[in-house]
Formats: sequence, structure tokens, C-alpha cells
Amino acid sequence: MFRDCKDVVGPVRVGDKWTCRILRCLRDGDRRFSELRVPLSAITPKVLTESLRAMERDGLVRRTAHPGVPPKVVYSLTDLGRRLLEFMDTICDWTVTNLPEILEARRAYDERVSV
Amino acid sequence: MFRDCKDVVGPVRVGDKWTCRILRCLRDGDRRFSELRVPLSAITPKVLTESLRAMERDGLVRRTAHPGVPPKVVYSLTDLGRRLLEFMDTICDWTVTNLPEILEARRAYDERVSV
DNA sequence: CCGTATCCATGGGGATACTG
DNA sequence: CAGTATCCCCATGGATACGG
Repeated sequence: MFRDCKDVVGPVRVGDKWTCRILRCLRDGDRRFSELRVPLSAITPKVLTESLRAMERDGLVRRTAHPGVPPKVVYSLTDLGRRLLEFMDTICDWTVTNLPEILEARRAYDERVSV
Repeated sequence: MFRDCKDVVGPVRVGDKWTCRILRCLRDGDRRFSELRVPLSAITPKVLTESLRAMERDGLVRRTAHPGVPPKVVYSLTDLGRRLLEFMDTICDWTVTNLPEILEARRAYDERVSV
């Protein structure tokens, strides 16, 4: 449904594998780099860094580095990021609403071709 | 924004490169296989076939084969496909609305890092 | 702790040729 | 015309190790 919208959306870091999940992790407040890796357990630091950088650049998240040793960096949602998060919820609602019909179509299709 | 929703969406053929564009090509009426290739000029028959099959399976498009030689097959939107198409329009609306803010964020970011 | 640097695996999708 | 059949590229992103 959505990756195609990259063309419409153009440059927005939208439609990739991690953006939505990262936004969700930040829903309830700031998170540190390592705290983000926990719920996104499969993510490697490289990929997380890339994702966060791109999202920061697009104004979806804010990066705040607290000086000192050991370093401490927290990520938080911007207003734009929060609006996107909420909009993604409506997208998921659409899916939840329509999923039964999709699954039924698929069941019917599979039965037709298997015969 | 959206590819991640594949996880939410799960099995739905949504978030891939072609679904949205194909739906748009069918907006104004039925189209034949070769007619679809014109507006989707970059698409190869293999990819178009794969996309259409998956969309048919998910109940987004309907495939109607008219017997005879040469063969004639037309694709059309199902009700579900049309609802998805309309919903994609609202997604694009969100983007259009928010794109200026994103671009501005990006401009500011690039200036910051280039300094 | 918060990343970078390297290398590598995978699969989506493109190019091309062919068939019923 | 409406696809199949092959081959192949390459970007995304995973694994691992290391650095400030």
C-alpha cells in the first residue's frame, strides 16, 4: 500500500522498515539509543543510526546529546513526528478494518487455483 | 512511513513499489495488460504479472479473461481496491500537507551539519 | 555508552528472450 | 496479446568488530 507512496512522498523517510516502529518506541517519552535497541531487538546499531539520522533530518525525531562521560543521548518525537505517528495509527486502523475481507479474498483465490 | 506497516498489515500486498500506481491506473476504468504497461512504462511484464497476481489474490483487482485469439484480459478495481485507492489519496494528502515542514527541517539539518 | 567501519547475504525487481 | 522463463544487478539491511 505504502512503499509506492515513496514516489509521491518523494524524499520523506517514510516507507522504510524501521520508521514506524521507532516512532512507536518514542510514543511514551524520550528514549536513549540503547533503550531503543531493546524493543527493536533485531536492529543493529548501524541500521538504527541510519534510521535515526534520516528521521532527524526529516524533522521526525529530535536528538539531544548530554555532554559527559559516558555519553548520553536521548531521542524524542517532534511535533511532526507525533503527527505522523498518529496518522500511522489511522493507517493501521484501515488495515485492521479491511483485513478480514483481504484474508477471505485470499482464501477464495487459493482455493480456486488449487483446484 | 509505510513499509513498516507491512508488519501490521501483515500479508497484505501493500507497501510494495507498484500497488499504488496500478490502482491509480485502474481508477478510471478497466485496463488490459498491455494498457497498464504504458503508464507504468518502466515495468517489465514479469513484475506486472507478479503484482497483479498478488493484488488479485488480495481482492484488490479483478482479472477477467475473454476467450479467443488473440487473448484479451482486462483488469479492474474491486470495491476493496477502490476503497484502498481512496485511502491512499488521503495518505498522499497528509504528505502534501506536511511536506513543506519536512523539507524545511531537512534544509535546516543540512545547513547545520555542513557548517 | 553511543556510535563507526567493514563485510556480506538476501530478495525485489529489471533486461531479455521466448511461448500458447 | 498476455504472459513465462532466465539471468542478473544492487540497494537494504544484517553480522561483527572496533573507536571516542
